Amino acid sequence: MFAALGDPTRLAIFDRLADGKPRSISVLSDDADMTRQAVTKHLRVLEAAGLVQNHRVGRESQYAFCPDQLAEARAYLDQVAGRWESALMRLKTFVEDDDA
Amino acid sequence: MFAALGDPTRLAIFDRLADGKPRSISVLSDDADMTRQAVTKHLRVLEAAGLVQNHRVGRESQYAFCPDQLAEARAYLDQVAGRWESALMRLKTFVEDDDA
DNA sequence: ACAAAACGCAACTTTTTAGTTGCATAATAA
DNA sequence: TTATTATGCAACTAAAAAGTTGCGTTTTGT
Repeated sequence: MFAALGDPTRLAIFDRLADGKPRSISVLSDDADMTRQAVTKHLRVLEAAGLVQNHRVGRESQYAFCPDQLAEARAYLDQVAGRWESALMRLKTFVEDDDA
Repeated sequence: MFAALGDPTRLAIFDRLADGKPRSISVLSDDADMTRQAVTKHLRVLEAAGLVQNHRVGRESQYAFCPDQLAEARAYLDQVAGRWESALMRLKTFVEDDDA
């Protein structure tokens, strides 16, 4: 998941889709300075990571933001931050005890 | 930054250091099923991303958790989630207006 | 003093990832 | 119907990342 967001192109796409509007591959390819096929690959990676969803409508395939994995990523980072905080607390307590 | 956490080995190291205790390269290498040099490289990547800090003590180089970039990552994901939420709101409002 | 522990540097190989090109197919618009 | 748009598949190239090996240096323990 972090790996999926690790690429600047993919992060840009992900960021762009965060407004909720689904976009087709060609639309997303227009701004990117690379081939449509390259963008397609990136979208597949994002999809595999569960960050975007795809459904075909007519001749075009629309990619849309998918919030589930985002929530999970946030939860994980919160958990790490939590562990770090309690580690700080323990250190503080230890120093104070040592002081007394 | 996401790229730095994108590698499973690095994520494991980062996660492990979240308890606040600094660890030397060799200690971190013991569990990893790869060379000390490989671990060293990963640590450099984490350090370059600002996720860990390094300082040499005696003959060993200790790597410690660094919370700054973690906070930034959380802030970014929060912001994205926020944009997504307001997009949902707008959609809801639109539908309701359409209903009326 | 000397052996061992902990590391750094550099060259190298291997594996993945990023990106391109060419061609074929399905859907749409005129 | 016919040209165009939007896409998919597959083979390919190029570049970056992951990992190893060999060797040298500094620090520590005995």
